[in-house]
Amino acid sequence: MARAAGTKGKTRIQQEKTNLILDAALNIFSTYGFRGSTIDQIAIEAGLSKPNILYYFDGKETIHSLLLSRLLDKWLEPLKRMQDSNDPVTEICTYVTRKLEMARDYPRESRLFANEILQGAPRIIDELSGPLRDLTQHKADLIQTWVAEGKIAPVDPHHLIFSIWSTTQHYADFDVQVKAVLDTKTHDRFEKAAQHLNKMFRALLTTAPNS
Amino acid sequence: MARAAGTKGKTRIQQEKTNLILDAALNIFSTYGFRGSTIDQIAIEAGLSKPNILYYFDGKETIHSLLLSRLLDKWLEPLKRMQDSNDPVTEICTYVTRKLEMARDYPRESRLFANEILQGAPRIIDELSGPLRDLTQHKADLIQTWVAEGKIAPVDPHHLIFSIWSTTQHYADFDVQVKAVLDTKTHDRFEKAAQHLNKMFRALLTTAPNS
DNA sequence: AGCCTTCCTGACCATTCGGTCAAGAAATTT
DNA sequence: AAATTTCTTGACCGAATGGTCAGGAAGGCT
Repeated sequence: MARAAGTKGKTRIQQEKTNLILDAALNIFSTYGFRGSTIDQIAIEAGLSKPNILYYFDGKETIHSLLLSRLLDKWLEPLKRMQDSNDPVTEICTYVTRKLEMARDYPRESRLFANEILQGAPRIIDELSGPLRDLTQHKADLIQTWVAEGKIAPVDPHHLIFSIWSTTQHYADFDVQVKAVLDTKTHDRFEKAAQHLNKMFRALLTTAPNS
Repeated sequence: MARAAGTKGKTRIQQEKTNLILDAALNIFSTYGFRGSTIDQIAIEAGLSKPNILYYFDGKETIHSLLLSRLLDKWLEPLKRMQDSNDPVTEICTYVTRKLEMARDYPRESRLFANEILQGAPRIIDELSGPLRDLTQHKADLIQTWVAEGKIAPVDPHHLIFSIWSTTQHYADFDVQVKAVLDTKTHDRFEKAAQHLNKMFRALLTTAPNS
């Protein structure tokens, strides 16, 4: 049983239904976490019956894993795009901006990821220790050369990257809190955040080396 | 049934057992989230039987709520301690340091909180919109006066606070990822983080106003 | 020791949840 | 339009889970 192995389910109906299910599952999983979500919830969200969900996917675990693996590609793309440049400060700030835009445009993905990490990353620990670690190390090396060449202020590359991840994803993962604290002035929170983060990282990267 | 209303359960046994249960529950809830945790798990973690847990607490929900409400006091304390000073930059950096120390020393509390926020803060949204919002507004006003007096560089107070929360809590909530990325050099991650964050926020707050 | 209160647990219950299956309804192909 | 494949679902199952309860064990007090 259970059709639709790859993204390309053959028939039209398979395409439509798998997309429908994955979208509904993303809504549910990102809101309630893996254990907190039920197939029934996903079925209702998708407007299908539970056995119909199970007709297209082997089980709850399979849907979740598929969402996670799809996510990682999209998630790492902005970091991959950060490359050597004559203006490293702008290069890094562009990365910050792109990451913030992802938090704004793909909050569900951000929360799905956060949920998984928070609970020990049982399903993607290998991805973290492998591809993510390698990519991060590679970009950390790049940042280190910028420091060595005096193009940016001395900074710990890894912790700089952590700061970028945490500050930007905060606006997706902790959105409820952000909105509660900002109260009425929430409409332009992403613009304000962009300005603030740009200022912060620019300040960090252009400070005189004697701090 | 169900003894132990307040923190001060009368008898010795009540004191010991409620503390034992709450500690075990914090372990479980912070790791698996509310829905992902079972009373059985908590019972095993505490070395007690399930009915024994239910003897001291009305139910799963009650334990979780109690942990959350206790948490908030401790959580806001560092921010409360930030007050007017002749050296606002150091005052803010001290807050950053304290917050990072809390992430290091109380990662379970941080993750419990993060889990709750991530899933829409259903149980503490009132706390966020009330006390948390008020306190944050109060401290934002304080920061604003420092800006107006030219004691620190112009900065959006709310988003500054968000940056402090996100960067520091990242080392608790995303610890698995941090360790996976840093691989072998994880032993001094909190010292390195402290240095990095101190440098970053100091740079932000001492930058010339023309950025 | 005897009495009373507190503490503890095995057995049990109702509900929820992930998942199966047989059989019928739609599509698609021939 | 008949045959074949794909799609859909009501009914069902076993396991897990939150919670209850009666009765017994342990602790404390006089």
